[in-house]
Amino acid sequence: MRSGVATQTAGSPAARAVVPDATVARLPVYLRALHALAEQGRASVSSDALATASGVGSAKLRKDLSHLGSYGTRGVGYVVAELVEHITDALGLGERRPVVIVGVGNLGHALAGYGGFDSRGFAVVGLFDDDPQRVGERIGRQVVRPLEDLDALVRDAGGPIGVIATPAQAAQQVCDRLVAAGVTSVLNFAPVVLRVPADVDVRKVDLSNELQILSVHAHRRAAHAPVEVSA
Amino acid sequence: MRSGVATQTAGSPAARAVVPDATVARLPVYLRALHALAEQGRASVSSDALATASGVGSAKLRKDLSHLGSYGTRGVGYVVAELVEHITDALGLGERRPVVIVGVGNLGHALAGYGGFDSRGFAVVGLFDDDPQRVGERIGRQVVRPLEDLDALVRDAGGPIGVIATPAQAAQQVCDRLVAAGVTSVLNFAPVVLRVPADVDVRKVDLSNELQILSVHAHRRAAHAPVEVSA
DNA sequence: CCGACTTCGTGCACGCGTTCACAAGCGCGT
DNA sequence: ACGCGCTTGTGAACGCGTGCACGAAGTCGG
Repeated sequence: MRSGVATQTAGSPAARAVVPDATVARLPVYLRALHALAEQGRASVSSDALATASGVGSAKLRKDLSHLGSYGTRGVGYVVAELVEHITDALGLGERRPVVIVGVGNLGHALAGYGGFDSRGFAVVGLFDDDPQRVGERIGRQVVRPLEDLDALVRDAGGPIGVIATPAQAAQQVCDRLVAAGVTSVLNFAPVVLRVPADVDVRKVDLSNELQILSVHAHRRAAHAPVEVSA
Repeated sequence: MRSGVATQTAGSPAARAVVPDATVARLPVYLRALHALAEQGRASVSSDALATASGVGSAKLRKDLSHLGSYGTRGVGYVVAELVEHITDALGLGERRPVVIVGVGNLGHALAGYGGFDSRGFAVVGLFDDDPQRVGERIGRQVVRPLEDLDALVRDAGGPIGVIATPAQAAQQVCDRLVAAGVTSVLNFAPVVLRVPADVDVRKVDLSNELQILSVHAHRRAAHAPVEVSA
């Protein structure tokens, strides 16, 4: 299936020309804050208010929004609904994006049952595991399938995002299989560095890494300032 | 996050004076690669080999390691065991660091059962949930406790790292409670921006955010290069 | 003992991202 | 209609991180 969406949104050609990665990484945060504001009934927001809600500086937020050809009104702020629309568009979430999850262990199970996907523009279209005991299990509105079905479903879904939640030892093999089937975006929870072709995008989430980074800061704090704050 | 206050000349040697945050974020990756090499029986590694295994450039790796003192041998490389020791030390993982997990839903359950903590220098010392039905449940070698016990255990553990795996609506409240009890490092899985005092360090892991970032790249790829070479 | 090879450590330049500060633009009250 | 205040959008300076390229240092073979 060829992507007809390429020229569909011709309304703002220069807008999506270049959006810095650092900005892209913050857009989801803004989007979430905007959704929260929308549910509170707010119709418009100032950059300062939105920045505070997102935990960033107001100048940074304005520059970020300017990168995607922002529609803000001077003297007033941003129209919430409008901004939601533009960010959603910039994120490529105009239509629901399919996701397949491989590995239905502890983490995969949690991911499959996580409600945040559906409400954020994603649709889990497949769960896979190579353990025959797990195949057939029903999680959410999906049934765990054997790895043999992976190729067909990936092609059928038209380039879904692949989520790897397998043990470390199986991750590379699963990744290769996903890539071979046509996946070009991978979210990896396994604690390994995946080797992929240059045209495949991988993001890694490693729980231990995050804890270790926190540990450094905690250690620094403890070393430099022996907790004798107040008595 | 008081990252700007890095100019302290404490009693510690110059080695741990200043380690850039970007470097700190990569140290766990190196450490994992080193552990893998150690298990393969490798006694020493060149920067190039370790860099490849870690998915970074060799120059970057050498510079990173230089920030925590030069412990490499020219013409040979780094002694694996020695480097593991130094990185572990730099990460403040000389002794096992306690972790408490609040929220034992899907994700919290997965985290509590995750074996990666124990093997990486962390010890889960407490699981908490405010759902009476969950209290008393046994996960791994811990039992789920009520939130009332949180203060006492946090003080007893001596400033553990707090992991928040609650629904979004409860996250801020739980965070406040952790901070009040003395926690200064928080790993947040809830999709909210936590408000904390300046001396508390928060890292956020948001599954939806990661997917949305991937979505952008996938969308760009689809828009720019519809790979349809066949006629 | 010496030369050649290997690999670390690092000075330097480049580019990206962040931050400040201000001019331009818009609405509102008078 | 007109100025006044508020907020956006952005130009410019700053700082950090990255990558290159090379000197320094240590090992191995002759």
